[in-house]
Amino acid sequence: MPRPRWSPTPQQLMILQDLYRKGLRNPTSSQVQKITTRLSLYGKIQCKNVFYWFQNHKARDRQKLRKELMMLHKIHKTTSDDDVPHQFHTTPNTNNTNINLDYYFPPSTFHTLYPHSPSILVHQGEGKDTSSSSIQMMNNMGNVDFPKHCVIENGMMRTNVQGWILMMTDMGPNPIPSCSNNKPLETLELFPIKATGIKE
Amino acid sequence: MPRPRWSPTPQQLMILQDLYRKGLRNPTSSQVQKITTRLSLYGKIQCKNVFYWFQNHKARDRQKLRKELMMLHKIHKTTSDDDVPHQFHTTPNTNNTNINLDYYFPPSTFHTLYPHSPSILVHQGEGKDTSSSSIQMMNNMGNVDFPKHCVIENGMMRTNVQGWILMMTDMGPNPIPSCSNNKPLETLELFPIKATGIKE
DNA sequence: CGCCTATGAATGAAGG
DNA sequence: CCTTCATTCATAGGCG
Repeated sequence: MPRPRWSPTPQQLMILQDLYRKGLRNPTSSQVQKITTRLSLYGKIQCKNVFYWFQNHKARDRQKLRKELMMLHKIHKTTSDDDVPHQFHTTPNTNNTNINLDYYFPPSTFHTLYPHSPSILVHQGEGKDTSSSSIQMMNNMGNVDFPKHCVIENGMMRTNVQGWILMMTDMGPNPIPSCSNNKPLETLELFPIKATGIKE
Repeated sequence: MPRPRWSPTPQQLMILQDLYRKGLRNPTSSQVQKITTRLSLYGKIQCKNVFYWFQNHKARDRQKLRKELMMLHKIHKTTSDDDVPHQFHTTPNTNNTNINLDYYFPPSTFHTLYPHSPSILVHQGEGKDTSSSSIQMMNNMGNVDFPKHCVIENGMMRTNVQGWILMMTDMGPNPIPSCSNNKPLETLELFPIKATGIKE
């Protein structure tokens, strides 16, 4: 019966990878259509397959890069596993509950691992501890929350991607209006304003 | 060359299972790291191993339950014996020792187990609601091919993503010059008639 | 040994 | 974009 889910043929994959290698990341819809048309020569395929492929590939590619970058930081910081002091005081917000691994995994003793039931930690709900994880996130943290590589103007943001207008409806605190430089924000991001991300 | 895949040591496995039993399903990145660090005491291990372990364990736990439930339905229906699109030849092992999916957790831990809870998805400086866009009903004409969250209207397509609205204007050459964000590659010819010597 | 199952790893497809 | 789920690929280990 029909394949429940698309799987790229070697030919298709090669083309996709080549496009990606050439720099294509967020294909416009017309680009997606063109690609789809082209790839359909090598097997059944839909636009959404192409769309998702780029999305996933980019995400997982970036994850890899972040991982590597973090490794460098790791070397620089030397064991940042227990650099977070327990912040049990000042915890008014009970929304953000978690299994406290600091507690679950005390620095040295194994005995204390199983003394109680669920080890719960309530910590401040600021930042973006969304209590979720993914392979894309699992190797990094300390990311700043606000948009990257984007320009804001008139309370809206957009890029000049051909055929697409990217508007930001979720305005963050960033008031930066400039839009003339090429990649200024990237350097800023290397130094997060606030050391968030690391929780617990 | 083929790097042998990770296999948990008994110690590691026990800890993982215990965490799972305690309700941990989608560990955050920092949780994954802590776990990894802890487990590394008992053998070589990487973050992704921990991540995949939880993903797989959860998925297969759920999968098993799903099959069982379906079995019950099967008994109840008796008609078409081939309406099941999956591979079900592997159902002998009913050694479901402790698949208590009806975990009961102290109220304070609930959100950890069900990360979809929106209360903990706090973004800094967030104020707008992106879903307020009035264009919802999909007038899906031709391009049913695209992902669902893409809505087409007036010859434009937009897709709602968190905090952003991506509008696609399929209008030939880009008339919008300002705010060059230096993303030239987005506009490259996808399938040039003649081999272009690498641009960009 | 070859088959089979359990499970680590990967990725397509969505949801938010 | 980020996170999660479902499905599939790949392989180590158990069995006849």
